[in-house]
Amino acid sequence: MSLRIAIFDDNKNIRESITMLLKTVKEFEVVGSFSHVLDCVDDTRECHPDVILMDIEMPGMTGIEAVLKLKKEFPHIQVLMQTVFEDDERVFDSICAGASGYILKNHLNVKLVEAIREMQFGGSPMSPSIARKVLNKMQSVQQHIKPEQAPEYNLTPREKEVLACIVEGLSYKMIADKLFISYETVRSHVKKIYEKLHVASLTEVVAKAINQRIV
Amino acid sequence: MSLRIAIFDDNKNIRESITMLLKTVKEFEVVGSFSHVLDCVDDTRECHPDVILMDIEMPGMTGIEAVLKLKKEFPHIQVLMQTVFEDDERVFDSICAGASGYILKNHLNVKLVEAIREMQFGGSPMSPSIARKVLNKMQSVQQHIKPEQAPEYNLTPREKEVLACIVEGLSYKMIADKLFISYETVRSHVKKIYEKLHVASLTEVVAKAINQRIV
DNA sequence: ATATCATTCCGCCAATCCGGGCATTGTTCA
DNA sequence: TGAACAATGCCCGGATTGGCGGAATGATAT
Repeated sequence: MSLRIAIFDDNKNIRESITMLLKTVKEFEVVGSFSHVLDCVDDTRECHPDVILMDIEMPGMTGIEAVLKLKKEFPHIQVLMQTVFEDDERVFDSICAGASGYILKNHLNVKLVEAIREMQFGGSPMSPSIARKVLNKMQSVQQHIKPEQAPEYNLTPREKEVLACIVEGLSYKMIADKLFISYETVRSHVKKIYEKLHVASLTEVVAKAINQRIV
Repeated sequence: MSLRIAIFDDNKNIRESITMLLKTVKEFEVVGSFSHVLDCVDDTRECHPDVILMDIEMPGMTGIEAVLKLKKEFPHIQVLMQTVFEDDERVFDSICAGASGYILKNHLNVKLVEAIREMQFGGSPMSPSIARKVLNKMQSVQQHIKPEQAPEYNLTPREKEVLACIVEGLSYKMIADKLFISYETVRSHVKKIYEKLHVASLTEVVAKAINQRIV
């Protein structure tokens, strides 16, 4: 079975040379080639590609916005970003928009076919410098998220349930109804939670629970 | 100039076969080969490698902890993780620990030399499935960070102050003291906050404030 | 100059929460 | 076979919050 590929790039020469290149691979089929992304969703619906090659710099709408729209409409399609730029913003925005790969144009001829194959088999081809950027970003982002590693409060399952209800904003009475226990029992659990979290009011519980993701 | 490489892997056969493989490349030099990471910092200090190949599964200390220690001590050294596992936890933990690359062992022979070279030139070699995981993670993480653009509640400055106090867990009385206003005034502000946030209890206020970063 | 709104303040009553203590049942583990 | 603990339940009294309404000041805007 052949792999259907669509190309979005405002540079005609590039589109043609990519098409040439892809034609040398017999299981690849170029089913669309567009100079702008203004109608990308419609274009894509018509030629229903499996893979889209997307240039970042294009008139009217940027490739990043296009990816966002396309992935929303066709989540199964794999999008490979191609660009001459490698500034962090664009790279991360593309990734967040849903791109499955990101290669620099100077690697294009050499790596393109390989990259497409890799994507096809569940990979995410990235030019080396891009990959490095991504890893670095991951490291810094995680550091902001993780350090909140729960100091471990030894809450029992039931206590966690009650806690969850509290965070939702339920009153003791409502929690009692929801969990099919008495009001007093809820109170007992809450008292335990107070002890374990070293707090003394519902608001502190909620703040602590959310900030430390005990939720 | 040659590239100095150290290997950490509890499997002797693997260490030897990797060493063999690397010897076929003339600019590579294996300067250390260790079966455990208990003394990894000392070992590394002695053989001062440019690149470290690190197995994840090892007795005593996991490769992930080792990376953490090593990068703290020798931030310039590039660490390439090698593993048979590709469960998300380990992958992300390794990355956060400071690994510069992550390849699966079944790709080892074929890709190892290439991966080391890639790292040397500022890349971050990853096996395709790993790269995909990383991108997916980036996407989900960013989504949790970005979309929190406040739905805008038109809180006045004073109301925000009060809100901040509430989130800290202060009672009305404490807030009154802190802001040098009366208890009743605090209550008035809180009432307004309730209206504007469409909630009806302090716990909901705290939850909403934190989750939507109005704090 | 009139309206709007932020900020400050007051009172009342009902609802809810907090802190203390105590009791029962069942499970788990040493 | 006790000890420890989770889970359930109850009572009291005092503290705090929630919902209702009202009001004065000053700034800003129309």
